[in-house]
Amino acid sequence: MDTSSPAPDSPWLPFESRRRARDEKREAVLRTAVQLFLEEGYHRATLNDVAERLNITKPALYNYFRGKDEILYECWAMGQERVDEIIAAITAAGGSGLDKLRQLIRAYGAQMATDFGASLVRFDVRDLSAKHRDIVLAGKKGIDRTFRNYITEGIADGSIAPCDPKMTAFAIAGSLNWIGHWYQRDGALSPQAIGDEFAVRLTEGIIGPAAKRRRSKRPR
Amino acid sequence: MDTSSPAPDSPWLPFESRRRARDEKREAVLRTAVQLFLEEGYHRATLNDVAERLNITKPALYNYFRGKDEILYECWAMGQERVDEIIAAITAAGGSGLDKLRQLIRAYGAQMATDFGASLVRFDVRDLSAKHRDIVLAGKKGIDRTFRNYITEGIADGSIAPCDPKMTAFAIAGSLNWIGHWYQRDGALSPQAIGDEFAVRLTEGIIGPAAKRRRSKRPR
DNA sequence: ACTTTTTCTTACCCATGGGTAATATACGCG
DNA sequence: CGCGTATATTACCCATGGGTAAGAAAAAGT
Repeated sequence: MDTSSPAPDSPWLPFESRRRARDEKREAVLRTAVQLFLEEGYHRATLNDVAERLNITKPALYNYFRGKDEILYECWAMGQERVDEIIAAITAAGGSGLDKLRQLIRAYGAQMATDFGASLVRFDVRDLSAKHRDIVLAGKKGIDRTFRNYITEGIADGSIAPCDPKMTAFAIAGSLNWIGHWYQRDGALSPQAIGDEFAVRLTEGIIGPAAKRRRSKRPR
Repeated sequence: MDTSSPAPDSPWLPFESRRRARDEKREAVLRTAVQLFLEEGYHRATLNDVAERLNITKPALYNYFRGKDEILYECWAMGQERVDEIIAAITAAGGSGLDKLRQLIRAYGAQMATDFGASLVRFDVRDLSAKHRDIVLAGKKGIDRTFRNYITEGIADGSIAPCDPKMTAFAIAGSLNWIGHWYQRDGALSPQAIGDEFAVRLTEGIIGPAAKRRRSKRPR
C-alpha cells in the first residue's frame, strides 16, 4: 500500500510527500478526535472543539472526512487494526491454548489502556452509519471468537481446565473491556503493567492439568 | 393510573391515593425512560419519544421531573438503591469474606441483567448536573469499596488467597459491569442464572486455604 | 354549583451543532 | 509567471430537541 523508500529525486516526490502530509494530518485529526471523544463523550464533543485543538476551523475537517460519524468510525478502525495485528501475531506464533490466551489478555489489556484501544469499547455503535456499524460489529465478533477459540483449544490440549468457553470468554473480555472505562493516563500503572497484571490474574482460575503439571515445582 | 384497593371512605384516602397515583406515574416514566435510554442511548432518545410511549406529551413530563438529566439521575438512583439494599443485607448476614463476596457477585451480577441495574454502568455521569454527578460517583465508589472490603476480609480470615484487593476488585467488577453491556432480555439466561454462573466462575481462582480445606472432599 | 388545584395539551422559543456554499490562500507545475 | 489544484476560511443554513408560557380539562375541595 505505502510506496515507501522514495528515490531522493524522482519527479513523483512532491506528489508523494504531499500525500504523506495529508495522511499525517488525517491521523492528527483522529488522535485529537479520539482524545476529545473520550474526554467529553462523543455527543458533547463538537467538531468545532476538535478543529480548535488543531488550530483549524470545522470545515477544514471535511477535507479529510465525510462527517462526524466517519471520524468516529476511523478512530475505532485504528484500534481494531492494532488488535487484529495482535491476534494475527499470536495465532502465528502458536503455542498451547493457555499460552495464546495469556498473550491475548496481555496485549489486549494493554491496548484497553490506550486511547484507540479504549475507543473499541467506549464508543457506541449506534452513532455509526448502518454500513460502518456492520463492520464494527463484525470486528467485535471476531475478537470474541478469538477468545473463545483459544479457550477451546486450551481445553483440548489440556492447558485449560474444562469450562464453558462462551461464559469464560465473556468474563475475561469483560474484565479487560472495563479497563477502557476506568483507566486514566495519569494513573500509577502503565498499559503494559495493566496487561501483565490481568494476564496472570484472569488465568489463575482456569489452568488445566497439562499446564499445572509443568509449574508444579513452584506451588503458590 | 388505576386507583386500586381504595379503602372506601377515609377522608385522607383521596389525598393519599392521589399522592400514590402520582408516585406510580413517576415510576412509570422512569421505567419507560430507562428502557428507551438503554435501547437508543441517552442522547438519541428524546423526551418526545418517552412521552409518546406513555401516551402523553412532553411537557407533561415536567410535572414529575425538572428536566431530562434529572430523569437520567433518577433511573440511576433506582438501580443504586437496589444495590445498596443488597449490600446492606449481605453485610448484615455476615459470613466469611469469600461467602460475602460470592453473594455480592451473585446479586450484583443479576442486577446487571436488569434495566435499572444496567443503567448503573451504561449511563454517562457527564450527562448529569454537577450535584447529581457527585452523588453518583460517591455511589460507585461505595460499591467498589464494598468489593475491596469483602476481599480484604476474605484474605484476613483465610477464605480468599492473598492478592491485591484493588486489582482483584477491578477484575471482578469489570466482568460484572460488562454484563450490563451485552445482556439482552431475549437471551437464553435469566438474570439469576447469570449471577449464579459468575459467582462460581469469578471466585474459582482466589479461593484461600481456609475455604479449600472445607470443600476438599469434593474435588473438581 | 362554584372555586381551586392539579394535570396535561397546544403552540411556541431558541441554543446548539452538523453540514454546506462561496471564497480566499498556499503550493506544485509547466 | 500565471494556471490549476488542494486546502483552508468566513459566513451561512436548518433540523433537532430541550425547555417554557398560556390556557384547557379533569379532579378535589367546599
